[in-house]
Amino acid sequence: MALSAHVPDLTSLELLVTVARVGSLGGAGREFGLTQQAVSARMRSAEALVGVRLLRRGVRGTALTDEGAMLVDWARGVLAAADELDAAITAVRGDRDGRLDVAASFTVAEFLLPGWLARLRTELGPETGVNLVVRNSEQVAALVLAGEADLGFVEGPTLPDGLDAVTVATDQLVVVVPPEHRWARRRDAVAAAELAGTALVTRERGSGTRLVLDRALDAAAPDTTRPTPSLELSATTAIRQAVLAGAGPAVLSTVAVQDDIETGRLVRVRIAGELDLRRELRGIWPEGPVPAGPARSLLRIARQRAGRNGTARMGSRAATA
Amino acid sequence: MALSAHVPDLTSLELLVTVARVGSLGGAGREFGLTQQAVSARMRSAEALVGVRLLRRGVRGTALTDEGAMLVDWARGVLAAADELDAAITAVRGDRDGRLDVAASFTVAEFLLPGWLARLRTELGPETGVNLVVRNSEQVAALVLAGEADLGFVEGPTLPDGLDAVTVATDQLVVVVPPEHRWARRRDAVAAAELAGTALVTRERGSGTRLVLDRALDAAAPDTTRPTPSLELSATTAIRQAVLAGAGPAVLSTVAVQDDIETGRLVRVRIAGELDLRRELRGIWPEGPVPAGPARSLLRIARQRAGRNGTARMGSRAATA
DNA sequence: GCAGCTCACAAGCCCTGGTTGTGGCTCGAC
DNA sequence: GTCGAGCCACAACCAGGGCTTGTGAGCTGC
Repeated sequence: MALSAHVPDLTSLELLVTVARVGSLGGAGREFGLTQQAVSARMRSAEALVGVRLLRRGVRGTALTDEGAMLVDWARGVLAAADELDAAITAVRGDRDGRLDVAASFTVAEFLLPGWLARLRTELGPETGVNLVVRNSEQVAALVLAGEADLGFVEGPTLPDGLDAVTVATDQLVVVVPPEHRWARRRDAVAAAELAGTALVTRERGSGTRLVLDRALDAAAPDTTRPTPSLELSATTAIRQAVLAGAGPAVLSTVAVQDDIETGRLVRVRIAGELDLRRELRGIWPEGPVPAGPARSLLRIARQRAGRNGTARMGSRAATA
Repeated sequence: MALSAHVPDLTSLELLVTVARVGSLGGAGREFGLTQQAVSARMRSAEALVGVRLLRRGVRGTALTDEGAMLVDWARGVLAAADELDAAITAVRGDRDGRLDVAASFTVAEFLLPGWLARLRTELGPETGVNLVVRNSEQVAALVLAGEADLGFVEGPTLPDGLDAVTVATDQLVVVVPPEHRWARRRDAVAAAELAGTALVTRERGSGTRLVLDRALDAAAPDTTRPTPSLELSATTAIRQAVLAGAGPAVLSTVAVQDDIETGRLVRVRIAGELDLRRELRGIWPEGPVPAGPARSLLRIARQRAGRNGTARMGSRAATA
């Protein structure tokens, strides 16, 4: 990471995009509740920061230079990500007495939901209050059953009675180790029984990830005694870091480690035999008709986007360590 | 767009991610060249901004809360985008006497190259100076031929002699109009001849987009007299905005307008008959062996990522107008 | 020629975000 | 038990960024 000192802050980027759209500094300022002078100064310092002339100031207004046009497009990408973050924050705050209460498992909340929420917001307008609660799949199901959430998103094969569900995406779990681990060098696949007999870093019981893992191992290596996990953590990120620190192999969602695999910080271990580590991400609601209103919109968005954008977006996430 | 006031600035996000990784405020501060107090204050104000407790401060260090873990993941997405922007800025600055001179067409530069450059940088380290020049396809080819660029990226079917090329991705052009346009309401497809006979907002001659369009129309409707374009602009963004403002239909890359189509700001018009508006995005270099060194790395990255990430990333771009 | 729009320059003010200095707390070593 | 080394928080101080208001200059069009 370590952003160089040439990247303007979010406000300046937003302002730049607005100037590009409106076509004048003063006009952009008016939209932002700023004076023309303030905008002018900000743009000037942004240009100084970037080191390239971005705007062609004329007496008729201000237009982008070629480089400016490029930058604006790139900036839009940053702002889009920030917008997702914003949607997520608003949901987590849950201040505006939200009409829509959503509960989601960690995996969904971490990697998919922000995009859905951002989209929901552009569709329904910013007034649509969404309250988001993040729990493991089991607890999410309980919340929806208890009526404390209108809509839930869970992973894993089982569901308590009293819930209806629709699959919104499919996720794949993979086994990863740090490059120093002996499995990283193996050219042959690791046997399912060997994996089953190894102490792993895992999510806690009750999480969808853990359940899928346990079932797959039970099915593929029923005779192997499973050791106790070397660590049980409740956050994907924490597991990822424990693995990076050498705590042992872990089984994680592809989307969570894709970038680490690409950059070589983690190595994906092939497993012999048919170990089914796919799992479905599902939207759930109390038994009965598909919910109406914003809940229905969110469900639709989830189904539309999950397949197309879900995993792909993750690929563009940058390095951390 | 219009980011709400709950989003911390990039530095705070970066700091938050670092705190999460390092596990202590002071430790993160050391990495940043800041005092523990400064980090503490920043995190406190970030929490106030977000409205949610993000960190669990203990005497042994500082760990993330559940909400914090979510936010950090989302923040990573923002930082990844910022990192791409950063890579692009560095390339456009072209200050550090770059060993690698790249020329790219607008389409490639706008939508694909930042990701490639960011990736290149994580692979080769930040010292790899890249100089980026953005021109239309014709000019890019000329630059590479003249030896002024080591590597070029162009779209469109033709190439001057003396260049070798490899296809890195395929792009699709689409016809778009604003929702008010009469074509937007048509349920039947527009005939190729009708499109050919309509004044469009287009890129200038010499651009790959324009060339593909002209050829496709000539092939599909050879007898139709083509009117002069209603506008000729050199930037995709400018065309997009002209169309939004009602200047007429335009033919643009899918990736450039995908989000507008999703949100309904623009409507995609179906064209009858076989109008082939696909085009290949190609990496080019002076005739001879595939270039070595960083140029080779960039080519590889482009081929790896283009198919997978290229268009998908665009889908997550947020609204503008 | 004036109204209306554009942008730029200058002076002043406030508050953000950094610093140093200090203190409280807990853990681990001796 | 005591001391040192971490960790964090609170307080006072200082500099500079970023905003405002006030002003001027240039082009366009009625």
